[in-house]
Amino acid sequence: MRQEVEFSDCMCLSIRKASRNITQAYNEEFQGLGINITQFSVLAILFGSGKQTITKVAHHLGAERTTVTRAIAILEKKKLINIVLGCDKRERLIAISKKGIEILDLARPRWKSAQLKIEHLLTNQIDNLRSNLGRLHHL
Amino acid sequence: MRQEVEFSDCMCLSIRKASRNITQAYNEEFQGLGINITQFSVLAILFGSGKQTITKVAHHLGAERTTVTRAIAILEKKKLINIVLGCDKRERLIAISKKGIEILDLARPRWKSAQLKIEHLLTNQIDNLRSNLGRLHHL
DNA sequence: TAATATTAAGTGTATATACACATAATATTA
DNA sequence: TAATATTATGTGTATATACACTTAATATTA
Repeated sequence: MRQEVEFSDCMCLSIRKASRNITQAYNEEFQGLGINITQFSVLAILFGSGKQTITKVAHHLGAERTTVTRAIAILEKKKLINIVLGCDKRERLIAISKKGIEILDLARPRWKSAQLKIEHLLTNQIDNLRSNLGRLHHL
Repeated sequence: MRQEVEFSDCMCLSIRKASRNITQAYNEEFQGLGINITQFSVLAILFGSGKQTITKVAHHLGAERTTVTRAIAILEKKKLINIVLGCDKRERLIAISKKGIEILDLARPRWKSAQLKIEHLLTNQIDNLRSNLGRLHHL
């Protein structure tokens, strides 16, 4: 009998499904707030690490630069960030705006709530999971 | 001192990053094949579970129906599936085509290779991880 | 049977993601 | 300094994702 491929165990399928589910869980907490978890992530990084280039934000997020470029455009439209040219004229320096900080303040408890839900669901396994997800950066 | 929010531990950020990394790892294995891991998933389900509606494919994948609708359109353009109307005229029944089966055969070892890479990276933890990702369906 | 509810699916829109390519500014080197 | 390489960014395109809304077909019920 030939070797069967166990497609049902596909790690890619599993993690993408989980990623969609988790993203939706966070976004449900963010209902009516005017931002989603993606936008929250960017604002949180700008708040925590200060004014910086798009490339650096992308590094912080572990995301593709051009993905962040599009996210930044959305945040700019919402007036949640300020953008200024750097001394190096190639750079655009992104900073969280006053309005951005206000929304971030409103969003934090919602983020915390979503985070706790996930952690409760993964009781006792959360550190292992984090560690496992962390290892995947080396791919 | 006030309670700090540990944004760096955001599970949503972690899993989405991991999801992107894993997806890219699979897609690298699929280089030059003409399909990506998403398309492979759909073909594998059609091959394994036979002709079925878009809604059922979506359930199998744990994905949003309209997401699958767009994926089906891509597979149709590539002639990797056949679509026929059901007796119930609302339904469109999707089946993998001859060409689809051929590509699926070529893709399987590549999928397996990517799968093994991930599993090696997660040695001893793979079952825990799977179990954890599985729990997230309840969100 | 006629009215109503449910179901299967598509479309519009917004955002997320990736990659190829282009451009301008800066840095390096011959 | 002039030529070349590198860097920061944007844009085009394709696909992935989610949600609201629409339509057509079928099922249910009054």
